[in-house]
Amino acid sequence: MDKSSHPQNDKHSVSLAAADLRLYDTATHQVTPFRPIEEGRVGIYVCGATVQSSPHIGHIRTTLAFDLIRRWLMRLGYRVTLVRNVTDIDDKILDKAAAAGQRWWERAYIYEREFSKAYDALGALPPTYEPRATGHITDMIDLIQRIIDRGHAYVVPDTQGNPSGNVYFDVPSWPDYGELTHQQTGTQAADEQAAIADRMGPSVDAQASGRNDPYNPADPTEAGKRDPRDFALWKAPKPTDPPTARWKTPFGTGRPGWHLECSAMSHRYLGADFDIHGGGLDLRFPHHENEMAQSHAAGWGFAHRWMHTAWVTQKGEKMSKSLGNGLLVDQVLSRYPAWVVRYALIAVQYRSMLEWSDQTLHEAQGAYERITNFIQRAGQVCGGQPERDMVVHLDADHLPVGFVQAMNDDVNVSGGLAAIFATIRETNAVLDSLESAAEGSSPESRAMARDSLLHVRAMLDVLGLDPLDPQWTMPSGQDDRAAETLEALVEAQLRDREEARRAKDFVRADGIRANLEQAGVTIADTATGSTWTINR
RNA sequence: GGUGGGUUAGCCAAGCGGUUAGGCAGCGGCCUGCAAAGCCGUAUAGACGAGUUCGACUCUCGUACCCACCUCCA
Repeated sequence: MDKSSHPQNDKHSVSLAAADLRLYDTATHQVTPFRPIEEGRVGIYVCGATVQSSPHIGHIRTTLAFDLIRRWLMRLGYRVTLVRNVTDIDDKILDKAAAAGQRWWERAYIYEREFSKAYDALGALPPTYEPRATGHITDMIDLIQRIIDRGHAYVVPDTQGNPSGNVYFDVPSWPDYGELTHQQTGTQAADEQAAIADRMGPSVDAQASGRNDPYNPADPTEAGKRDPRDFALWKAPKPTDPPTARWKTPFGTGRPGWHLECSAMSHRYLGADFDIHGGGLDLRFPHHENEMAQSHAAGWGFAHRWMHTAWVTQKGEKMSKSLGNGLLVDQVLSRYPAWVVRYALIAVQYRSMLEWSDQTLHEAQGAYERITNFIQRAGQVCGGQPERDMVVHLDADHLPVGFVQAMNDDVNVSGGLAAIFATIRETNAVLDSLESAAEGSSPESRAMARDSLLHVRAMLDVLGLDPLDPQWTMPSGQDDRAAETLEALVEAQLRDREEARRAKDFVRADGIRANLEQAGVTIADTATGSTWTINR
């Protein structure tokens, strides 16, 4: 990392709790203490989307998992640099764009925007940098040259003996290959075994696409590979590749290999060594194994820790496009508020499979109501909400211990939520007593409730779920004046109902309540008066 | 076949070698004009077999079943 651009003289302090953070590392299969390379700073590279079609909730789960890790690191006092790339050129984009009559960059940009919209809607903080593969061709060329110079890659010549555009990583030259996943592939024995596995039972994806998958063709350009395990750093164009998808390089004309992109971009923004490399579980092999090999072969330390997120499943099986269409982000968001969807997607630790069903959403909806009821009630009893600034800046050392311990234990969200609900339950009991007690009779209890309210909102904010975060309270397109009008109308109804209740005219009172309910406004009577919320 | 992950009550999901996880749903109370919200109490666990131990859901070994990666994949 370029130290000159990161002056160390700022008085930014890391919390004491940061010393107890433990995270899993895919490479060692262990949860180990986290120590950043550079004191007070953390660099994270997460593999982003290949923007070839619309995002589904599985994509977003991974994004939110790393958003959570990032938010916790920030709460611990770290300055976090999070890089999430966009793969905006690859076989599928080229082929699907051609099939749809689009230019390939047009298609890539359409879906890049869809992903961005989904990330924003679900409250993922924008990455520090969001590089596109096509913007880093020169970095890739430099990296390839570096690997060639070190004797770990080779250019395949064409029939005239000129560079063909195909450059492969020379796996046999790199004895450490396999250090991330220990998978053997491409060897004769492994090929035979894979063939056996194929016969025994193809995967869902394989069933869906069949053996003639146009996006996974048997690649004729692979001639010239010296070893079956060798993988492409740079690819000669296929005859169908448009002229705009070809770049001239010293190794011939072509386009980047997928694995190489991430090695080049992570180095550009995070340097030769960085703290965490993340992505979905399916990227471990071959993508991350290959990244690791080529970056190490380039002489870089590369990622010091690997973290991978598990699947969103339905009935126990990995979500994929072939399973149905109810899982696109847009479709889920048309049925449930974004807060609820975010909750559902982060309520389980990132390494656990997340079973997605109506009950998942139903429970998340229930959590929303319990949490917002508490926040509203506590605010009412305590004479107002804490400033959002206080919520955001309450550091980890001032959060409830159970929450901190859970989050420090490899981001155990379930434990963190348990701590939140425990605080809510305890404080609700205090609120019960405060509401029934005489005014000003329990200053200690009131102070306790006020602290708890702040704690609950701060813990929720770590999860990106403070309901009073402008992210959730100011949905795009909401009209302030319409809201004022609505408030005036509802308040008038409530005054009528209160009058009826005093007169013991419960038929009229309940009628007003029923009408409001039908209009989507739920009434709750408390000791201090009736409150209302809009239920969507 | 290789490499990993998993199996906890009706459902989702944690920690822990002996002492309440938490949530949803259920049951019984309290509160309330009635609701809602909230609080209190409460039942149902640890795939199967063996071993270690005073004691195992938690450690060890084995068995069964499930899932994923090994091909583009979050």
